[in-house]
This record gives sequence, C-alpha cells and structure tokens, in this order.
Amino acid sequence: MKPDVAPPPSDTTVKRPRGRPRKTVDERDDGNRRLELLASAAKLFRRKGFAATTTRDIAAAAGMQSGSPFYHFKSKDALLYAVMEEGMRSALDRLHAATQVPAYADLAPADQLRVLVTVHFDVLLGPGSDFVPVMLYEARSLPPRQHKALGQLIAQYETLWLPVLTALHANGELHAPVRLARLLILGALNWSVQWFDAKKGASLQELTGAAMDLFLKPCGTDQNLPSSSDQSPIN
Amino acid sequence: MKPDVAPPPSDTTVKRPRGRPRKTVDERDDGNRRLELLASAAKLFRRKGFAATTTRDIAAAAGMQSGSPFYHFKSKDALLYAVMEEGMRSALDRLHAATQVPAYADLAPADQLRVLVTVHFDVLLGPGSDFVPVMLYEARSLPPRQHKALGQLIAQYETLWLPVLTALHANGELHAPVRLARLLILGALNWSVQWFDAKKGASLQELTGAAMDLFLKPCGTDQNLPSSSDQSPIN
DNA sequence: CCTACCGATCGGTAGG
DNA sequence: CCTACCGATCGGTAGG
Repeated sequence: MKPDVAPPPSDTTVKRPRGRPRKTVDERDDGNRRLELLASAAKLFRRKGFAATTTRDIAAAAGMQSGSPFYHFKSKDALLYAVMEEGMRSALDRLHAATQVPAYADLAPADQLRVLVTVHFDVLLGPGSDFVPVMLYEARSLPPRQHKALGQLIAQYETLWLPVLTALHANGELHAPVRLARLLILGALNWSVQWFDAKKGASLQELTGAAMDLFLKPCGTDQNLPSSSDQSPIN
Repeated sequence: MKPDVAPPPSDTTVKRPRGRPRKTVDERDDGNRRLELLASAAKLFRRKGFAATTTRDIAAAAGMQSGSPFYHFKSKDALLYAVMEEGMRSALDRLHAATQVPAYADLAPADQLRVLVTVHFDVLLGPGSDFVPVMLYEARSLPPRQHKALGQLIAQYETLWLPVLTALHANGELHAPVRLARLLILGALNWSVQWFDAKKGASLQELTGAAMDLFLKPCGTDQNLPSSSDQSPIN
C-alpha cells in the first residue's frame, strides 16, 4: 500500500501539508497519509467515542494495517490530541478571520454576534466538522498535561466572544451577566452536535436565526430590531 | 450465575429500596448492594465515560470482587442502561411532581419556566446527580434497542416543556420557534454539566436567574417584569 | 508502512 | 457474593 501522494519533488520543494508548525519533524510524502489517519480518527472518535474506538478501526478506515498508525503517532492518546488540536486551531483561525474582516468592526453588536454564531455552527456542524465535536465531548479522555494545553486554546476562542457580549449587555440587548451568558450560549450551540441532522429539519441559517431570537432582547438602545427573518450581515 | 430474583418473601417485611416499579423482581437485602453498585457505576461512568470504566472499577468502588457485579446485572451494558433508566425515571418523577402542585397552574408562564429550569438544574447538578449526566453523555454507548427505549422517556420529559414554551411564545416573551427554542434551551442547561462547579463560582440560583434573563424577553404582554434578581416562585 | 507478535487487560462464567 | 479462570481484544513494538 503506497501513499497516493506527490511522487517525490525529490529535492528542495518538500511538500508540507499546511502551515501547521508541528514539532521539527520533517513530514515527507506521508503528510497525506497522516491527514487521512487524522480524519478517520476524528470521524470514529466522534461516532463511537475515544475509548470505544480501536486503533485497528482507525487503521482500517484509513486503509492501513493494524500497526501502521503508530508509525505516524506515538500513541492512541497522541492521535486524540492531534485531532483536538487540529480542530481547535482551525476553529480559532476561522473565528479570527471572520472578525478581522474590515466590515466586521462596523457591524452592530447584534450582527457581530450573528457572525460568531454562524461561524461556530459551521465549525460544529458544517462539512468536515468532526474535529471540534471530538474535542468538546472527549476532553476528559486526555491526560492532564494535554488537557491543560488544549484549555489555553479554548480560552482564546472563548475570549473572542467577550467584547461582543459586553457590548450587547451595555446595549440592553443581553440581560444576563456576561460570563454566565457566554457559558449558556456556547452550551446551547455546542449541544446542537447531539441533535442536529443536516439531512432533515432546520437549516443552519434557521438555527442561527432561532439562536439570535432566543438570546437577544429586541429592545435595543433606540431602534426596534426585526426578529427571526433578517439575514446574514457580511456575506 | 443467579438472577437477582426472589428467595421467597419468606416473611412479610421484605425490604424494598424504593417505590421503583422495576420488573416483578423481589429484591431482598441485596437491594442495597444493587443500589450501591448502581451509584458507583453512575459516578464512574460520569467521570471516566462508559467505555473507559471497567466492571472491576465498579466492583471495587462498591466493595466487591471483580466478578460480583454480574450477579446483579447480566452485562456491563445492562448496568449502563439501569443507570440511565433510573436517572430518567427520577427526573421525570421530579418534573411531574413540580408541575402538578396546585399552585403551579396559577403561575405566569415565565414563572412556570423558572420551575422547570430549577428542577432541571437540580437534576443535573444537585446532590446525587450522576445518573442523568451519564444518560446525556453516554447515549451512543447503548445498543439500539435500549437506546430507543430511553428515547421514549426522554421524549416524555421534553414534552413537559412544550406547553410552557408555547405560552411564552404566544406571550411575546419568547421569540424563537418553540421546537428550536426547546432544543437550544435544554442544550444550554445540559452543557452546564461540563463546567459547573458547586464549590466555586455561581450558585444554582444565580445560574437559574441568568438562564431566565438570557432566554426571555422582558417585554411581556402588559407588565414590565423584573430581571435577574427576582426569586423562586413556589417554595 | 507491513508482518508477526507480546503482555496486559477486560467482560464474562462455572461452581460453590 | 467469592474464587479461579478463560477467550478475546487491544495498545504497542521489533525488525525490516
């Protein structure tokens, strides 16, 4: 079984899967295989849970033999951590990108929140969204050291929500204390992983609309805001 | 291997752990042991997850030898299901009890919701609250048959929320569509299992207050409702 | 990345 | 409910 990757650029132009600054380990042509492994692991961890997933399952899902995952990752734990870190970095990147668009700063706080909620739902439920759900629901399976490391990424992510929530609180559009509101709001969103089914029921846009309606007071500072049916702010 | 059945009730005063109408199985003095096993299992399943918990762990936590749990339960799966069913029945009982008090019917919808939220938080986070969290976070570990059976209990529980949410929607205190609102609200509450720490931070009452402030619009039909700091409706 | 393998652990059982 | 045990599975490794 050979990797379906670049027949070696032989010399200087080494292929690096992404800007991920993982260790100083040179990744050669097996960068792709590594990513396939990660994707297979994420999918299985999400569906069956970490402890119930076998490294053999993962190997098979990636088209490998049972011992091969350990060529790419030194342990099952390392695989789990890699899945979570990849998920969290990607989520952070996307949230950063969305909030650093110039137009973002000009939005009303409520519309800024809509951007955050939209990104968050897409991270959790959009295409290729196995990594973050694994992180959300398998954190306790991590050894303490890595658990703490991940905690810092999570804290960064949550911090990005605070200015918006603070503005909304000052606005009168959000009555609950900001800290608790953040926990409750993210909880409501995160729980969607348990029940959302892309193939039936509500769409991601309806979901986002419902969340906005649920969390925000229509009675802002001055103007009367429309509810459920107003649409996306940026795109 | 013996089932946990009746040595004939020999004398009249048989000890029954609780009013739980479990099968027709007479439980003798080992009813207590069975319950200890259940409680130990719930605690461990909650902390480490089902797949990562060993039947040996559970036995040890209940002060037994490694094979002994199988005298009370025919399999590890059966233990898990018993934990979940016990949790769900108890939760249903409590919610029923709270909503069938005569005073309940006279409450404003917002105060009825506060009752539901209070009960729910207590079920999730109060003393002895390991059973329902296990159900919430380990449902995927159940075989399909039992998963479906549990689903019916859950549906009952969720149904109790609908009239209140519908009234609030009609009221104008809840803008989001009722079905999605229910999913988002229960999600926000359920997620508290992941972060709530009874020993520090907010109290359950503060939490409940924050949730009410977050979900409901202050602009009801006529009167202006107070926010965060109003207190419990019934007790 | 495969082949071949090991040591440990785990759910479960027989028999009392 | 304990003792003693089995068969299967699992994470991981040596060596190429």
